[in-house]
Amino acid sequence: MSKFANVIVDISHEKLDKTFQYIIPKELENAIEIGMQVKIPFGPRFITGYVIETTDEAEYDFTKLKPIAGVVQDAIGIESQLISLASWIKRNYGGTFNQALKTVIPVKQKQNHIIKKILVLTIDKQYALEQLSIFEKKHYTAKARLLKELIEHQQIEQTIVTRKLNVSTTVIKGFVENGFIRIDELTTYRNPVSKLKAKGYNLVLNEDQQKVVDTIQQSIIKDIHKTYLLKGVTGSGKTEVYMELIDHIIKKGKQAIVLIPEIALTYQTVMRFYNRFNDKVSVMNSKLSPGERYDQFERAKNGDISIMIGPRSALFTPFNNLGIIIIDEEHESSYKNETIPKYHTREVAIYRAKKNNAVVVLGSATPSIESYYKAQKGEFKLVELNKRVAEKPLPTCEIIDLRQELKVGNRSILSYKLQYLIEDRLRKKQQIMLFINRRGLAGFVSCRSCGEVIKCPHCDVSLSQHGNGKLMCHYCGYTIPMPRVCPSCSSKYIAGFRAGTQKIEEMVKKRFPSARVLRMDFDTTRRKDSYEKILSAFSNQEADILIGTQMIVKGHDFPNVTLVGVLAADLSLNSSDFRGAEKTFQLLTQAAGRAGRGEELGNVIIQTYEPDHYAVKLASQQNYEEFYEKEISYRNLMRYPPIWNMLVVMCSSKNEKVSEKVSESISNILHGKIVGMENIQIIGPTDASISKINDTYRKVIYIRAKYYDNLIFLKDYIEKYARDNKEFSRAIIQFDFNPVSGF
DNA sequence: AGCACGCCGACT
DNA sequence: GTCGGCGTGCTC
Repeated sequence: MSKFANVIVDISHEKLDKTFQYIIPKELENAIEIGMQVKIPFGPRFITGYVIETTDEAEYDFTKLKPIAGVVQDAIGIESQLISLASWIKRNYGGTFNQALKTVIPVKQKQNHIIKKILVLTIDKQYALEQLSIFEKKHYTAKARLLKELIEHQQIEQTIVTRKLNVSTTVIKGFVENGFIRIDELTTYRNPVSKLKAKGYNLVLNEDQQKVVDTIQQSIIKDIHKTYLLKGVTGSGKTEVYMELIDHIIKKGKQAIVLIPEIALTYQTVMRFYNRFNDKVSVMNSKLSPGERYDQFERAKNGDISIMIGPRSALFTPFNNLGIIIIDEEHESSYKNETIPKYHTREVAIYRAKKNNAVVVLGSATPSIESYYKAQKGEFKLVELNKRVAEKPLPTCEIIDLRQELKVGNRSILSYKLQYLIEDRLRKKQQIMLFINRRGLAGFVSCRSCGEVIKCPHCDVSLSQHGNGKLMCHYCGYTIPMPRVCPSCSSKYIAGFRAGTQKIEEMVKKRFPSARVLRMDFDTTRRKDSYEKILSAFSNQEADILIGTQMIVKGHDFPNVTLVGVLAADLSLNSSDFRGAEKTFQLLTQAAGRAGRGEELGNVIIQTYEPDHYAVKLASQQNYEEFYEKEISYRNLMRYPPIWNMLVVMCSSKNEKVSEKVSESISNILHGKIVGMENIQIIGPTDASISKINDTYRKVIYIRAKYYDNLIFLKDYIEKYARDNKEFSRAIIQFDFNPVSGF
């Protein structure tokens, strides 16, 4: 039993955004748990706070510590649940407590924007003027300032009073006591989907779907926590299954969270849920203002809604009787948080569900290797939907060897076969999607004379060519006009190398002048709603060809698309990323799934320099199981996740020497620490794959271990060491467990 | 956030 | 001197 408790004070103010330590009295020793609400002495008074951590050592001057006064009994509320979730996140993924708390309760710091305190004058003008003259006579300057303003405006926001008028709360309190003013609190709620009109629905599940529902139903009926992996080919009707399960959950008086990658969170998707569940549904996305987000969470807490749909962060919706968490497209890398704490949504969801006896359903056509591995081991239960709804056949898929194309003299980015098929589809008035992998295709600029590549002065990456003749850094936004001559050798033979989406658009337009072409990438979707606009334009057949990156292959149905071309399939294969093959396989499978969603049969062309790579080959055959077998044996051989676990320790500093020194000493400390430990391995330090971003130098150390707990142990040790040793304070140390990208 | 402390101008 | 407004800083 721990002796001390770290408590966060239950007041929403930035100044109090830290923990205070208290002694746990003997009689409460067994009662104190993380997340629990407690009564504590705070200065001269008593307030309530939340226990976020318990320790055995005092981290503060022991003589100044006070004991916890008592626990607030009925407080197993949602706040407590979320705080203990934050605690778990901190433990498993590193970072500070505040960082963990902020990811779980994004509400706290923004609260004052929503609850507006308004001071209203409650005495008549005559009396007010009398008082004003008294204050002025007595030189009560602050009181006079405030009263004068109130006479003029009748009511003023408290923040304006304290900031602009420079009147402290002491004065305001005095006014309230004298009965001069009243404080009104203003709260506003908005529902982002309320504008939509529900159309109703009619739905009959097919046999396969019903079977899946029945299986998962068993856990729902018994209220037992279990994780299901729903593997369903594209177009097999996973969403209908989700909705049926949610329906059961709601009928039990419980709530549901549906997680969807931001990129697939479109109007159509939301509408499907809205049609069925009406205003029980709410949606979150990154476009909501912090205030609107807060509103949505408030509504969830009050029981106004029962279903929350959204990306990653919707997982923390404060439902207090959560029954199911659905993670659609569970293999998506966006489920990994890219800022500290670098948690994985899937893992946190499973933990939260376990605490609530809730069911988790992971859905994907191409499950992550992690999840499928767990399903194989029996940790998850695998359920499958193998047939496309209405029994539509899968498209035929052909691999084109680009080396062969070059041999027969085709220097175009489009193979002869693809060109032929495009012509054919244009003639038939059917639509075409051309997909390129952005990675490595950003279109950097180099000199053909001396080979110089134009790089960002702040980051260790090359600049990319953008529209209107500019070069831009994708990491820090640094932009320069396209130089006319090589900055190194002054040669004028300087040009963009390889093709980005823009370049391909130009080439396609040149080759097929009559075709109407739409392009979708980072540039064209920057404006709000433009993403939906482009997709709906294409879906209304206002264009024949859609060219784009990743984003065009994620979950959109275009029935008239009968040809999908993948222009360079292997670009994500040759990165340092151990997940390269997995990502390639997933992307190709998804892209292929876009063809032939309507009446007509579809064709898929995959162009590649590595036609024999198993990821490319098996994706073209839509053979997930064999891909999994190959991939898992590779991971096993290399001791990569999910067989072993991996921790990346990144050490960064504006000063290159500091990052080198600190990473060296961390490595040394680690080596000392693992003596006698088995199944563990330390690699590095080395440069991160991007060794400099925004003038910050980045070094990494990789630790591979069979057991996750060993990695947590090492993380805790480094964190503690960094706190206790000044030499480390000049560098930033962060952790990434089982990374998904960019290390 | 809310409370005590202490500074400084105004007055018995 | 002392009374009281008003800003400041601290709370384990």
